[in-house]
Amino acid sequence: MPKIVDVEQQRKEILFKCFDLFAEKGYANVTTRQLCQEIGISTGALYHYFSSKKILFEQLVDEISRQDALLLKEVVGNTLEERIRTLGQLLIQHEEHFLKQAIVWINFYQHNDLQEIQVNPIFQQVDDRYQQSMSDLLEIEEPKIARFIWTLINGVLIEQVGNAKISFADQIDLLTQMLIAYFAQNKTAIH
Amino acid sequence: MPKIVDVEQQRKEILFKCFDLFAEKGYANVTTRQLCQEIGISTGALYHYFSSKKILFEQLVDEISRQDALLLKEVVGNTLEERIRTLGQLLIQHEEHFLKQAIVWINFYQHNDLQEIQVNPIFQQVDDRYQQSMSDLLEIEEPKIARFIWTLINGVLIEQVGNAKISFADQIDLLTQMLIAYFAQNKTAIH
Amino acid sequence: MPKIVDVEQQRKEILFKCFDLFAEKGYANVTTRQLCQEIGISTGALYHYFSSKKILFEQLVDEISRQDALLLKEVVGNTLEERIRTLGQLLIQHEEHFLKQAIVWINFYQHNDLQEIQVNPIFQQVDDRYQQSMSDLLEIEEPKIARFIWTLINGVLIEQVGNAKISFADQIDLLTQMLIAYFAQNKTAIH
Amino acid sequence: MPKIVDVEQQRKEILFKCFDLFAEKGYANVTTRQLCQEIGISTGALYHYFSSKKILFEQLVDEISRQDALLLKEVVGNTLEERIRTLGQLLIQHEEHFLKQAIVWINFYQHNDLQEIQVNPIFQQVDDRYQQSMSDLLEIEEPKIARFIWTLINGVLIEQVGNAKISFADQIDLLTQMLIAYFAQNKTAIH
DNA sequence: AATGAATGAGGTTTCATTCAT
DNA sequence: TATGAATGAAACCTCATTCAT
Repeated sequence: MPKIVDVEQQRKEILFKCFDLFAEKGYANVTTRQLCQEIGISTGALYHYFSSKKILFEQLVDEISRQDALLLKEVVGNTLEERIRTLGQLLIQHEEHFLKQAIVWINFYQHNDLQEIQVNPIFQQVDDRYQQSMSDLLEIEEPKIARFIWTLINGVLIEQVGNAKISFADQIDLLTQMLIAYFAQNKTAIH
Repeated sequence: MPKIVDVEQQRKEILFKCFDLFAEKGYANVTTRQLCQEIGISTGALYHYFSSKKILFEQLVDEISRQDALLLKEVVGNTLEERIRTLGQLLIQHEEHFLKQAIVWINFYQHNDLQEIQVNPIFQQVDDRYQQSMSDLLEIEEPKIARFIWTLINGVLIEQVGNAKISFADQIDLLTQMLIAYFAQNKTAIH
Repeated sequence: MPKIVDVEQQRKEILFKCFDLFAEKGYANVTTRQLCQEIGISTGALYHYFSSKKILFEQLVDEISRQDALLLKEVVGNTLEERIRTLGQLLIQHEEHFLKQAIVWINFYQHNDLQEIQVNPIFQQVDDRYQQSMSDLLEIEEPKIARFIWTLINGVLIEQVGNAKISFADQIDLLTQMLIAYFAQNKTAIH
Repeated sequence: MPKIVDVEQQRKEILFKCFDLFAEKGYANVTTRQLCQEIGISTGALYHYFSSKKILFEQLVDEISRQDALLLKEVVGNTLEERIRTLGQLLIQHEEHFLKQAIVWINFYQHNDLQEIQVNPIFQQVDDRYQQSMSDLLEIEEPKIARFIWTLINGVLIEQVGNAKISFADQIDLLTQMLIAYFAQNKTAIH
């Protein structure tokens, strides 16, 4: 028998440690050596789990999006307005996490050639997962609207990344109000 | 004496050619060699005009933001609603340009260490310029709101980058409606 | 006690599977991991049987040369000419095997530092074995001649490796004729 | 104007220095770092001239084969027998060079996947060049025969590489005799 | 005897930048 | 001014081998 290691567990732990590093410095600015050093494994071990830095990164994005989907499931509420407010609170509560997610997501855009990204199945899958989460939690059937809301949230997140002029909470509050105002005027879109 | 004009002219032409390249492939994925080859100058010449790739990039972002400020000045209208609609039309009309601007802006985020960016004077300056443009054209005095709108626009732009699931025009339309709904409910913010 | 047989058996089976792999891709282009995967054993097991990739390789070359010696013993004939023709037929009959042997032999040359190979006892032993085979089967006492013939055969084999411009059979036929012509003129060398 | 360098000249000088190194240690056993150090250039410079180690190697093989073709042009003689003897003398005279060529040629076989080599245009070109040289200098019209002779010569060269049991001169002498004996019996093949 | 996760030195290659001309 | 050959640190990755289990 080999060394007793829960491979899947180890894989995820590496991923989570990378999440922090990539979010802090950016994918391109973290070398595999640094990665290994900070994680506390050898380069060989890293490549034992992930066949390339790029693959590791894709699996990271995938993993995080799954986590996010679970997190977002916590949003509940009887009315759309309530659910929007709860979503806002959730985002603020997990500000750090969602900020990191946004950075990593942007890194993902950047690293792949922009033509390449559109045919990347991981990208599509993750992208759909976020849209689905929004549809589910807000109970919005119109996919355009669900996607649009996630677009706006991402905009706010990205704005925060390099920029502390307005607090995240303030921007999310504004967004919440705006969404509520919009849906108040467009009852047909509401369930 | 007249040479100075040529130098400045040449500098800007290089910048504009780089704009396209960076927008297409991303800052990190374009080497100086490629850059020079596409532009049609030698590496030596490039370094004559710009002391480093990073400096070139910063000047590019600066230059584009100045252009954008001019473009955005074209937005006029008697009421806030009218101005918002005109802004939407302007963005759709210059879709390609604003998309490229968004990509380059994201590249800027990415390239700099995230701590570093907050102390980068060019970044601050450009960032303020966009906020100012929004304040001016929409005639919104509350800087938070002005900045917030630009944040949302950037969110929509970035969403478009690697992703053609909803057309830019559709997303901008939604944003326009949302903003109008919001301001209709918050008259105090309007002039 | 009976285990010893199994071990030896297993050792040889590994060797034969490696023969195919090395012949197909070349020693340097097959990693131990690939080797183990194709063979269906773990790296640990491989290192249980062979203390290094190099040792495995040497033992492979040794094993194959023993096999070849047995194969070549089948050549018989009353006259030198007859024996030469029979040798030619044997080579053509076992074309694939001898081709693989030639590739592996070349790999052996390549892998060792060229100075190192001359002091490698396995190399010397195998080399002598082929020479001896030629001496025996053709009943040529002059070692120079025996060795020379094997040299030419190897030349033909190697030529075949990456190159299908002339069929192996054609080249062996030519060689056969040439040898017969030569010995017809040099009766003293014949028995 | 750039540093004044005869690029083509420099390219060839690098190639010739590599020839010695590869012949001495084998392609796989020379690292690019070693290569650069021995040549006296930086890794960057090497990659300025050759886009990869493999490409460098292919161009080396190509260049050497061109050289060889020129060398082999020196063989002249009124009869086929005379030309064969002169060829033998030339080979012995340039023993070191042809040995190195043989090593490099074998390295070339080894480095490429064996399937790959058959579609490598450089390989085909070089291969044909040697065959053409043999056709030309011996004035043999039958391509099979010309190729076959080069095959045998290569066999002798390769035998020499790791193996000093018979001198090169002796083996070449034997080959010369054998060829003469063969052609004496097959007048139709002679011009 | 067997497993396969882990090691880490070292390989090839890249690329912003410099500098002789 | 302009050229492009040259630099070299550092990037990603490989792979024979080890060793805890």
